Amino acid sequence: MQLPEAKQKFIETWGKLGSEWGINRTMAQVHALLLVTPDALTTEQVMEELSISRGNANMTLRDLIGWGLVEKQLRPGERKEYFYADKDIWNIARQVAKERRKRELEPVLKTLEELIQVKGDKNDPEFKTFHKSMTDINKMSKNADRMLDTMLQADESWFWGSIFKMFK
Amino acid sequence: MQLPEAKQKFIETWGKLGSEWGINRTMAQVHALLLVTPDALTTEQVMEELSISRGNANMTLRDLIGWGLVEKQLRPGERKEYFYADKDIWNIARQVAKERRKRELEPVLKTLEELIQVKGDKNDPEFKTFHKSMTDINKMSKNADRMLDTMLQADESWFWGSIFKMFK
DNA sequence: ATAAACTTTCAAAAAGTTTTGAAAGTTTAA
DNA sequence: TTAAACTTTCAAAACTTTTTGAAAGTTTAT
Repeated sequence: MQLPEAKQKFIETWGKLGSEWGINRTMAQVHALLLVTPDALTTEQVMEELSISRGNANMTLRDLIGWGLVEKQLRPGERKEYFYADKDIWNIARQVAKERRKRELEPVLKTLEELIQVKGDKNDPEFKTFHKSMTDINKMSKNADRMLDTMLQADESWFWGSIFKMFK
Repeated sequence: MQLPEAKQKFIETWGKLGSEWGINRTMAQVHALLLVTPDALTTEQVMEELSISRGNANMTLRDLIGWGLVEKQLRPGERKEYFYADKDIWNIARQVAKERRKRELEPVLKTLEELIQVKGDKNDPEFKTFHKSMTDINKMSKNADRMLDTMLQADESWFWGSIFKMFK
Protein backbone atom coordinates (compact mmCIF):
# COMPACT_ATOMS: atom_id res chain seq x y z
CA MET A 1 0.00 0.00 0.00
CA GLN A 2 1.26 3.49 -0.81
CA LEU A 3 1.14 6.57 1.38
CA PRO A 4 -1.79 8.37 -0.30
CA GLU A 5 -3.91 5.24 -0.21
CA ALA A 6 -2.95 4.60 3.40
CA LYS A 7 -3.92 8.14 4.36
CA GLN A 8 -7.25 7.64 2.68
CA LYS A 9 -7.83 4.44 4.57
CA PHE A 10 -6.96 6.04 7.87
CA ILE A 11 -9.32 8.95 7.26
CA GLU A 12 -12.08 6.51 6.44
CA THR A 13 -11.42 4.34 9.50
CA TRP A 14 -11.20 7.27 11.89
CA GLY A 15 -14.43 8.69 10.45
CA LYS A 16 -16.25 5.43 10.92
CA LEU A 17 -14.98 5.07 14.47
CA GLY A 18 -16.08 8.61 15.23
CA SER A 19 -19.59 8.07 14.00
CA GLU A 20 -19.89 4.89 16.05
CA TRP A 21 -19.07 6.95 19.09
CA GLY A 22 -21.46 9.79 18.41
CA ILE A 23 -19.00 12.13 16.73
CA ASN A 24 -19.96 13.47 13.33
CA ARG A 25 -18.21 11.52 10.60
CA THR A 26 -16.90 14.55 8.73
CA MET A 27 -15.51 16.04 11.91
CA ALA A 28 -13.58 12.85 12.62
CA GLN A 29 -12.36 12.78 9.03
CA VAL A 30 -11.12 16.34 9.06
CA HIS A 31 -9.37 15.58 12.32
CA ALA A 32 -7.81 12.47 10.79
CA LEU A 33 -6.59 14.48 7.81
CA LEU A 34 -4.96 17.04 10.07
CA LEU A 35 -3.42 14.27 12.16
CA VAL A 36 -1.50 12.86 9.23
CA THR A 37 -0.52 16.24 7.81
CA PRO A 38 2.75 17.66 9.09
CA ASP A 39 1.79 21.28 8.74
CA ALA A 40 -1.29 23.41 9.07
CA LEU A 41 -3.89 23.45 6.28
CA THR A 42 -6.25 26.12 5.03
CA THR A 43 -10.01 25.71 4.72
CA GLU A 44 -9.46 25.52 0.99
CA GLN A 45 -7.07 22.60 1.31
CA VAL A 46 -9.39 20.71 3.62
CA MET A 47 -12.27 21.21 1.17
CA GLU A 48 -10.07 19.96 -1.63
CA GLU A 49 -8.63 16.91 0.12
CA LEU A 50 -11.94 15.62 1.41
CA SER A 51 -14.20 16.95 -1.35
CA ILE A 52 -16.51 18.78 1.01
CA SER A 53 -18.14 22.16 0.67
CA ARG A 54 -16.84 25.41 2.05
CA GLY A 55 -19.67 25.69 4.56
CA ASN A 56 -19.14 22.20 5.83
CA ALA A 57 -15.37 22.64 6.13
CA ASN A 58 -15.76 25.90 7.96
CA MET A 59 -18.32 24.58 10.45
CA THR A 60 -16.41 21.39 11.08
CA LEU A 61 -13.17 23.25 11.71
CA ARG A 62 -14.94 25.54 14.13
CA ASP A 63 -16.36 22.50 15.95
CA LEU A 64 -12.93 20.92 16.18
CA ILE A 65 -11.61 24.11 17.68
CA GLY A 66 -14.52 23.99 20.15
CA TRP A 67 -13.48 20.49 21.15
CA GLY A 68 -9.96 21.78 21.72
CA LEU A 69 -8.54 19.40 19.11
CA VAL A 70 -7.47 21.91 16.49
CA GLU A 71 -5.94 25.34 16.64
CA LYS A 72 -6.13 28.25 14.26
CA GLN A 73 -2.80 29.62 13.13
CA LEU A 74 -2.22 33.00 11.59
CA ARG A 75 0.83 33.69 9.48
CA PRO A 76 2.35 37.14 9.39
CA GLY A 77 1.60 38.86 6.12
CA GLU A 78 -1.16 36.41 5.18
CA ARG A 79 -4.91 36.80 5.40
CA LYS A 80 -5.72 33.09 5.30
CA GLU A 81 -6.25 31.06 8.44
CA TYR A 82 -4.34 27.84 8.89
CA PHE A 83 -5.57 24.88 10.97
CA TYR A 84 -3.30 22.61 12.90
CA ALA A 85 -4.05 19.52 15.00
CA ASP A 86 -2.14 18.57 18.09
CA LYS A 87 -0.63 15.18 17.32
CA ASP A 88 -0.13 13.98 20.89
CA ILE A 89 -2.60 11.16 21.15
CA TRP A 90 -2.71 11.30 24.94
CA ASN A 91 -3.70 14.98 24.79
CA ILE A 92 -6.38 14.10 22.25
CA ALA A 93 -7.85 11.38 24.43
CA ARG A 94 -7.83 13.64 27.47
CA GLN A 95 -9.44 16.45 25.56
CA VAL A 96 -12.23 14.22 24.25
CA ALA A 97 -12.85 12.68 27.68
CA LYS A 98 -12.96 16.12 29.22
CA GLU A 99 -15.46 17.49 26.73
CA ARG A 100 -17.77 14.50 26.82
CA ARG A 101 -17.74 14.52 30.59
CA LYS A 102 -18.81 18.13 30.56
CA ARG A 103 -21.34 17.82 27.76
CA GLU A 104 -22.92 14.48 28.64
CA LEU A 105 -22.06 13.03 32.00
CA GLU A 106 -22.80 16.18 33.95
CA PRO A 107 -26.38 16.68 32.66
CA VAL A 108 -27.18 13.02 33.36
CA LEU A 109 -25.87 13.31 36.91
CA LYS A 110 -28.11 16.31 37.42
CA THR A 111 -31.21 14.45 36.24
CA LEU A 112 -30.38 11.40 38.33
CA GLU A 113 -30.09 13.47 41.50
CA GLU A 114 -33.61 14.69 40.80
CA LEU A 115 -34.98 11.22 40.13
CA ILE A 116 -33.46 9.84 43.30
CA GLN A 117 -35.48 12.32 45.32
CA VAL A 118 -38.79 10.90 44.07
CA LYS A 119 -40.69 9.53 47.06
CA GLY A 120 -42.96 6.50 47.07
CA ASP A 121 -44.34 3.50 48.89
CA LYS A 122 -41.46 1.38 50.17
CA ASN A 123 -43.50 -1.78 49.73
CA ASP A 124 -44.37 -1.16 46.11
CA PRO A 125 -42.05 -3.30 43.95
CA GLU A 126 -42.39 -0.78 41.14
CA PHE A 127 -41.08 1.94 43.38
CA LYS A 128 -38.40 -0.22 44.92
CA THR A 129 -37.02 -1.25 41.54
CA PHE A 130 -37.10 2.29 40.24
CA HIS A 131 -35.40 3.69 43.27
CA LYS A 132 -32.72 1.05 43.36
CA SER A 133 -31.89 1.47 39.68
CA MET A 134 -31.62 5.23 40.07
CA THR A 135 -29.42 4.92 43.13
CA ASP A 136 -27.13 2.37 41.51
CA ILE A 137 -26.77 4.25 38.25
CA ASN A 138 -26.11 7.44 40.15
CA LYS A 139 -23.43 5.80 42.23
CA MET A 140 -21.69 4.35 39.23
CA SER A 141 -21.90 7.60 37.26
CA LYS A 142 -20.48 9.53 40.15
CA ASN A 143 -17.63 7.06 40.38
CA ALA A 144 -16.99 7.36 36.67
CA ASP A 145 -17.06 11.11 37.05
CA ARG A 146 -14.59 11.10 39.91
CA MET A 147 -12.38 8.59 38.17
CA LEU A 148 -12.29 10.71 35.01
CA ASP A 149 -11.51 13.74 37.07
CA THR A 150 -8.58 11.95 38.66
CA MET A 151 -7.36 10.58 35.36
CA LEU A 152 -7.59 13.92 33.64
CA GLN A 153 -5.19 15.25 36.22
CA ALA A 154 -2.92 12.26 35.84
CA ASP A 155 -0.02 14.52 34.96
CA GLU A 156 -0.01 15.78 38.47
CA SER A 157 -1.13 12.60 40.13
CA TRP A 158 1.45 10.26 41.47
CA PHE A 159 -1.05 7.47 41.84
CA TRP A 160 -2.53 7.26 38.35
CA GLY A 161 0.74 8.30 36.86
CA SER A 162 2.31 5.13 38.17
CA ILE A 163 -0.63 3.01 37.08
CA PHE A 164 -0.48 4.29 33.53
CA LYS A 165 3.22 3.63 33.36
CA MET A 166 2.37 -0.01 33.81
CA PHE A 167 0.66 0.07 30.44
CA LYS A 168 3.34 1.83 28.49
CA MET B 1 -42.65 14.38 40.90
CA GLN B 2 -44.61 11.14 40.87
CA LEU B 3 -43.36 7.69 39.94
CA PRO B 4 -44.89 7.46 36.44
CA GLU B 5 -43.54 10.85 35.49
CA ALA B 6 -40.15 9.98 36.94
CA LYS B 7 -40.04 6.75 34.94
CA GLN B 8 -40.84 8.70 31.82
CA LYS B 9 -38.06 11.12 32.50
CA PHE B 10 -35.57 8.38 33.12
CA ILE B 11 -36.51 6.61 29.87
CA GLU B 12 -36.07 9.87 28.02
CA THR B 13 -32.71 10.66 29.64
CA TRP B 14 -31.32 7.18 29.09
CA GLY B 15 -32.45 7.27 25.47
CA LYS B 16 -30.75 10.59 24.88
CA LEU B 17 -27.55 9.40 26.52
CA GLY B 18 -27.61 6.26 24.39
CA SER B 19 -27.94 8.18 21.16
CA GLU B 20 -25.07 10.48 22.13
CA TRP B 21 -22.94 7.37 22.51
CA GLY B 22 -23.90 5.71 19.27
CA ILE B 23 -26.62 3.44 20.64
CA ASN B 24 -29.98 3.59 18.95
CA ARG B 25 -32.37 5.73 20.98
CA THR B 26 -35.21 3.24 21.06
CA MET B 27 -32.89 0.49 22.16
CA ALA B 28 -31.72 2.58 25.08
CA GLN B 29 -35.32 3.46 25.93
CA VAL B 30 -36.52 -0.13 25.93
CA HIS B 31 -33.57 -0.99 28.12
CA ALA B 32 -34.44 1.86 30.47
CA LEU B 33 -38.04 0.66 30.67
CA LEU B 34 -36.94 -2.85 31.57
CA LEU B 35 -34.48 -1.45 34.12
CA VAL B 36 -37.23 0.21 36.13
CA THR B 37 -39.69 -2.66 35.79
CA PRO B 38 -39.49 -5.28 38.53
CA ASP B 39 -40.61 -8.16 36.38
CA ALA B 40 -40.31 -9.33 32.81
CA LEU B 41 -42.45 -7.71 30.11
CA THR B 42 -43.92 -9.07 26.90
CA THR B 43 -43.38 -7.53 23.47
CA GLU B 44 -46.97 -6.33 23.68
CA GLN B 45 -46.31 -4.45 26.93
CA VAL B 46 -43.16 -2.82 25.59
CA MET B 47 -45.08 -1.67 22.50
CA GLU B 48 -47.79 -0.26 24.70
CA GLU B 49 -45.57 1.52 27.24
CA LEU B 50 -43.35 3.21 24.67
CA SER B 51 -45.90 3.55 21.85
CA ILE B 52 -43.75 1.80 19.32
CA SER B 53 -44.69 -0.68 16.62
CA ARG B 54 -44.52 -4.42 16.90
CA GLY B 55 -41.69 -4.68 14.38
CA ASN B 56 -39.64 -2.09 16.16
CA ALA B 57 -40.19 -3.65 19.58
CA ASN B 58 -39.27 -7.06 18.29
CA MET B 59 -36.06 -5.93 16.56
CA THR B 60 -34.98 -3.81 19.48
CA LEU B 61 -35.51 -6.62 21.96
CA ARG B 62 -33.51 -8.94 19.76
CA ASP B 63 -30.70 -6.39 19.61
CA LEU B 64 -30.71 -6.02 23.37
CA ILE B 65 -30.41 -9.77 23.70
CA GLY B 66 -27.50 -9.62 21.24
CA TRP B 67 -25.81 -7.08 23.48
CA GLY B 68 -26.31 -9.42 26.41
CA LEU B 69 -28.37 -6.85 28.28
CA VAL B 70 -31.74 -8.58 28.21
CA GLU B 71 -32.82 -12.17 28.53
CA LYS B 72 -35.82 -13.98 27.16
CA GLN B 73 -37.87 -15.79 29.73
CA LEU B 74 -40.37 -18.54 29.00
CA ARG B 75 -43.12 -19.33 31.43
CA PRO B 76 -44.45 -22.86 31.70
CA GLY B 77 -47.86 -23.14 30.13
CA GLU B 78 -47.56 -19.83 28.27
CA ARG B 79 -46.74 -19.17 24.67
CA LYS B 80 -45.68 -15.57 25.10
CA GLU B 81 -42.05 -14.61 25.58
CA TYR B 82 -41.10 -12.39 28.47
CA PHE B 83 -38.12 -10.05 28.50
CA TYR B 84 -36.10 -9.25 31.56
CA ALA B 85 -33.15 -6.92 32.07
CA ASP B 86 -30.33 -7.62 34.49
CA LYS B 87 -30.42 -4.73 36.94
CA ASP B 88 -26.84 -4.94 38.15
CA ILE B 89 -25.32 -1.78 36.79
CA TRP B 90 -21.79 -3.11 37.00
CA ASN B 91 -22.76 -6.09 34.85
CA ILE B 92 -24.39 -3.71 32.39
CA ALA B 93 -21.30 -1.54 32.12
CA ARG B 94 -19.07 -4.57 31.67
CA GLN B 95 -21.33 -6.02 29.04
CA VAL B 96 -21.41 -2.79 27.03
CA ALA B 97 -17.64 -2.34 27.30
CA LYS B 98 -17.12 -5.92 26.20
CA GLU B 99 -19.37 -5.64 23.16
CA ARG B 100 -18.01 -2.32 21.98
CA ARG B 101 -14.48 -3.56 22.38
CA LYS B 102 -15.30 -6.52 20.19
CA ARG B 103 -17.37 -4.61 17.65
CA GLU B 104 -15.29 -1.46 17.33
CA LEU B 105 -11.89 -1.50 18.95
CA GLU B 106 -10.82 -4.80 17.39
CA PRO B 107 -11.48 -3.82 13.75
CA VAL B 108 -9.64 -0.53 14.26
CA LEU B 109 -6.64 -2.32 15.73
CA LYS B 110 -6.59 -4.59 12.72
CA THR B 111 -6.57 -1.67 10.28
CA LEU B 112 -3.90 0.16 12.25
CA GLU B 113 -1.57 -2.85 12.16
CA GLU B 114 -1.90 -2.74 8.39
CA LEU B 115 -1.27 1.00 8.16
CA ILE B 116 1.81 0.76 10.35
CA GLN B 117 3.38 -1.58 7.81
CA VAL B 118 3.25 1.03 5.05
CA LYS B 119 6.80 1.81 3.98
CA GLY B 120 8.11 5.16 2.84
CA ASP B 121 10.96 7.64 2.69
CA LYS B 122 12.18 8.33 6.22
CA ASN B 123 13.07 11.89 5.29
CA ASP B 124 9.66 12.77 3.89
CA PRO B 125 7.79 14.78 6.57
CA GLU B 126 4.49 13.52 5.15
CA PHE B 127 5.58 9.96 5.73
CA LYS B 128 7.13 10.67 9.11
CA THR B 129 3.97 12.32 10.42
CA PHE B 130 1.75 9.58 9.08
CA HIS B 131 3.90 6.85 10.52
CA LYS B 132 4.21 8.47 13.89
CA SER B 133 0.47 9.07 14.19
CA MET B 134 -0.29 5.48 13.26
CA THR B 135 2.24 4.13 15.73
CA ASP B 136 1.02 6.35 18.55
CA ILE B 137 -2.65 5.62 17.98
CA ASN B 138 -1.91 1.93 17.73
CA LYS B 139 0.01 1.99 20.99
CA MET B 140 -2.75 3.79 22.81
CA SER B 141 -5.47 1.58 21.37
CA LYS B 142 -3.57 -1.51 22.35
CA ASN B 143 -3.20 -0.16 25.85
CA ALA B 144 -6.89 0.62 26.02
CA ASP B 145 -7.60 -2.86 24.76
CA ARG B 146 -5.37 -4.50 27.35
CA MET B 147 -6.72 -2.28 30.09
CA LEU B 148 -10.29 -3.17 29.19
CA ASP B 149 -9.39 -6.80 29.11
CA THR B 150 -7.95 -6.55 32.59
CA MET B 151 -10.88 -4.58 33.90
CA LEU B 152 -13.41 -6.94 32.40
CA GLN B 153 -11.84 -9.68 34.42
CA ALA B 154 -11.85 -7.57 37.55
CA ASP B 155 -13.94 -10.15 39.37
CA GLU B 156 -11.02 -12.48 39.34
CA SER B 157 -8.33 -9.84 39.57
CA TRP B 158 -7.00 -8.93 42.94
CA PHE B 159 -5.34 -5.83 41.59
CA TRP B 160 -8.23 -4.03 39.91
CA GLY B 161 -10.62 -5.39 42.47
CA SER B 162 -8.81 -3.44 45.12
CA ILE B 163 -8.62 -0.33 42.96
CA PHE B 164 -12.34 -0.34 42.29
CA LYS B 165 -13.09 -0.71 45.97
CA MET B 166 -11.44 2.66 46.43
CA PHE B 167 -14.23 4.21 44.41
CA LYS B 168 -17.15 2.51 46.14
C1' DA C 1 -14.17 54.85 0.50
C1' DT C 2 -13.52 50.84 -2.25
C1' DA C 3 -12.44 46.46 -3.59
C1' DA C 4 -10.34 42.21 -2.90
C1' DA C 5 -9.61 38.36 0.09
C1' DC C 6 -11.31 35.80 3.05
C1' DT C 7 -14.93 33.73 6.65
C1' DT C 8 -19.51 32.77 8.25
C1' DT C 9 -24.38 31.81 7.93
C1' DC C 10 -28.50 29.35 6.97
C1' DA C 11 -32.43 27.59 4.20
C1' DA C 12 -33.03 24.06 1.24
C1' DA C 13 -31.50 19.50 -0.48
C1' DA C 14 -29.37 15.17 0.13
C1' DA C 15 -28.08 11.43 2.76
C1' DG C 16 -28.61 8.46 6.44
C1' DT C 17 -31.26 6.20 10.06
C1' DT C 18 -35.19 4.51 12.29
C1' DT C 19 -39.96 3.10 12.37
C1' DT C 20 -44.10 1.21 10.71
C1' DG C 21 -47.37 -2.39 9.74
C1' DA C 22 -48.99 -5.76 6.90
C1' DA C 23 -47.61 -10.14 5.29
C1' DA C 24 -45.04 -14.28 5.94
C1' DG C 25 -43.28 -17.54 9.03
C1' DT C 26 -43.26 -20.55 13.12
C1' DT C 27 -44.84 -23.13 16.99
C1' DT C 28 -48.24 -25.34 19.79
C1' DA C 29 -52.48 -27.55 21.21
C1' DA C 30 -56.18 -30.14 20.15
C1' DT D 1 -54.00 -31.48 10.06
C1' DT D 2 -55.76 -27.20 11.31
C1' DA D 3 -56.27 -22.98 13.48
C1' DA D 4 -54.92 -19.92 16.84
C1' DA D 5 -51.21 -17.58 19.11
C1' DC D 6 -47.41 -15.67 18.66
C1' DT D 7 -42.79 -13.92 16.30
C1' DT D 8 -40.12 -12.20 12.48
C1' DT D 9 -39.25 -9.80 8.21
C1' DC D 10 -38.72 -6.04 5.07
C1' DA D 11 -40.13 -2.40 1.73
C1' DA D 12 -41.89 1.90 2.11
C1' DA D 13 -42.60 6.05 4.96
C1' DA D 14 -41.23 9.14 8.54
C1' DC D 15 -37.85 11.31 10.79
C1' DT D 16 -33.13 13.06 11.83
C1' DT D 17 -28.78 14.61 10.64
C1' DT D 18 -25.57 16.35 7.59
C1' DT D 19 -24.15 18.88 3.59
C1' DT D 20 -24.39 22.27 0.12
C1' DG D 21 -23.64 26.74 -1.92
C1' DA D 22 -24.98 31.20 -2.66
C1' DA D 23 -25.46 35.33 -0.14
C1' DA D 24 -24.09 38.14 3.65
C1' DG D 25 -20.56 39.58 6.61
C1' DT D 26 -15.88 40.95 7.93
C1' DT D 27 -11.25 42.48 7.57
C1' DT D 28 -7.38 44.51 5.33
C1' DA D 29 -4.74 47.18 1.96
C1' DT D 30 -4.59 50.97 -0.84
